[in-house]
Amino acid sequence: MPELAEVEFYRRRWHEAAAGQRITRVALHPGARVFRGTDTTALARMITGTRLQGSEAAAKQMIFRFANGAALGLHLGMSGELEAAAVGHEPAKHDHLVLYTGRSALVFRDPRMFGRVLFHRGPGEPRWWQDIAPAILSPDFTVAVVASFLQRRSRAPIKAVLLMQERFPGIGNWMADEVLWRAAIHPRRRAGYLTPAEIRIIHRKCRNVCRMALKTIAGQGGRLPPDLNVHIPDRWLFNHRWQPGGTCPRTRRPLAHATIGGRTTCWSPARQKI
DNA sequence: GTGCTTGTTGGCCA
DNA sequence: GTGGCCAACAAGCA
Repeated sequence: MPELAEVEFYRRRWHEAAAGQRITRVALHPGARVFRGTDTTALARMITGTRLQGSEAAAKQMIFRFANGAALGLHLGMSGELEAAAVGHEPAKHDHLVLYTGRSALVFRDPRMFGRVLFHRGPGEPRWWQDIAPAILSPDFTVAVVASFLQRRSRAPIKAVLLMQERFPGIGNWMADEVLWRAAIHPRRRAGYLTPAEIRIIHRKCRNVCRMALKTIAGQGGRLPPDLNVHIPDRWLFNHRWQPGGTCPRTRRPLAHATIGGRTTCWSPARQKI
């Protein structure tokens, strides 16, 4: 599930439940795949007893910073989620990491374990945080930057290129389809053969979709929507893409599905021509 | 049982 | 070396 805006949604959940709170206990299963490459002993030792100071989200990653300089990195993979549960929460089967404070339990849950828990201690920013590409909503995400990237990936379908985190950080499968649908560009088009006008549209729609997804899904004014699946307007492709016999909200014509760039892709043939 | 799944990585090949 | 494709990772769901 988690792409840019869902990641921000989950970050706020933990943040609102525990910012400023002291972590009294850490529960984790060291052998879980989400900890691959991470020193769980150091993680548990450093985080226990310190306060959660702040947090940020970038692309599909989050960083939680603690008063003693420790930093916890989370990636939700395909099926990860964060929950703020009651203090008495007992870790369930897929609750790989739980941070307890005096008033809540911060749960990292991930059945498929494609997600990841990272840890950093020391001066400077962790590598896994520093290396994230400049955000799509930052000034660094320019038409020129997009154009040169598309040129370099000229033979790949545009759908596959939009999924590349090195240039489109935070875009996932549904956001990529949403961008192309709004841009009226067929997902199978080769990235290097789009016109300058089409590249400008892709650039603009990337920013639009990110902005709207953050506003709608991550919540406004610091207030969180109760869950992730409500509040998505019906004029988005999102609400129609998996419905059997789903139709394009703009043309009212049937949607099409196929594997493009290795991922299930949905588009509106009446609107997005090859 | 079968065949899917909103992510990422590493290996293979041109 | 670069770019493109795909299997693998693991578990749940219809």
